[in-house]
Amino acid sequence: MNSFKKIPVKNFQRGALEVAPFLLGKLLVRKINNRFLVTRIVEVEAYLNDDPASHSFGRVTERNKAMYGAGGHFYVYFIYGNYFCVNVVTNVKDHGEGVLIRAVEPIEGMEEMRKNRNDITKDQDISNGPGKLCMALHIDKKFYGLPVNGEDLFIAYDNRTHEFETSISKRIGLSVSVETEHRYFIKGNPYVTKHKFNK
DNA sequence: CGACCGATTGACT
DNA sequence: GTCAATCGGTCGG
Repeated sequence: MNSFKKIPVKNFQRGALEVAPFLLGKLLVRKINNRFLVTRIVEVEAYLNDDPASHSFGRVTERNKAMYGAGGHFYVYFIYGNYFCVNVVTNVKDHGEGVLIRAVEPIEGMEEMRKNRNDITKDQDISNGPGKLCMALHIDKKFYGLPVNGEDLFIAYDNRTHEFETSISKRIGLSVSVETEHRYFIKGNPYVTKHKFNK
């Protein structure tokens, strides 16, 4: 698999609540040393501007300014002194919205991803979490603000046909309590983060 | 410039 | 199940 159909930036310039379920089942691909690490997105969360849980809430800062750029670019942030997480910015410029990619399923290059995860033994631990998948794919701040149809990290359509059922829930790990169900995941997929919210 | 804190993870009981 | 590590971003003084 190396003829990828990258998804144009324009597809992400609509509301985060539309983009989030759209991203499920799409491919997140990382090119390293001319080889491809291919994964399938299985869990995401939408963050809006008027949302107290969103990094874009309040005002534009040095960290969140990518969320206020045009949809179709990556917003990468560093958290808990250890981890990176990656989002897709949504809507047109100045909206301050995005979709966090919370979990992916390895499709190609799984053993290389496992090495990036310190040779962890259980397959699902390679990429069942926003910090874990960034480690597995070597995603860091160098992708901050870059377009989602770029060279070394991009999102593509999956050529194969996959039936799946989408579930929703409240979001995970928030320091503020929010009742809205803005988390979307592929029901039953083993790489979805384990949580009581799962249906 | 100092203090506080987090859209997490991994180690441990 | 619980809990602490860890440090850049953010904000207050």
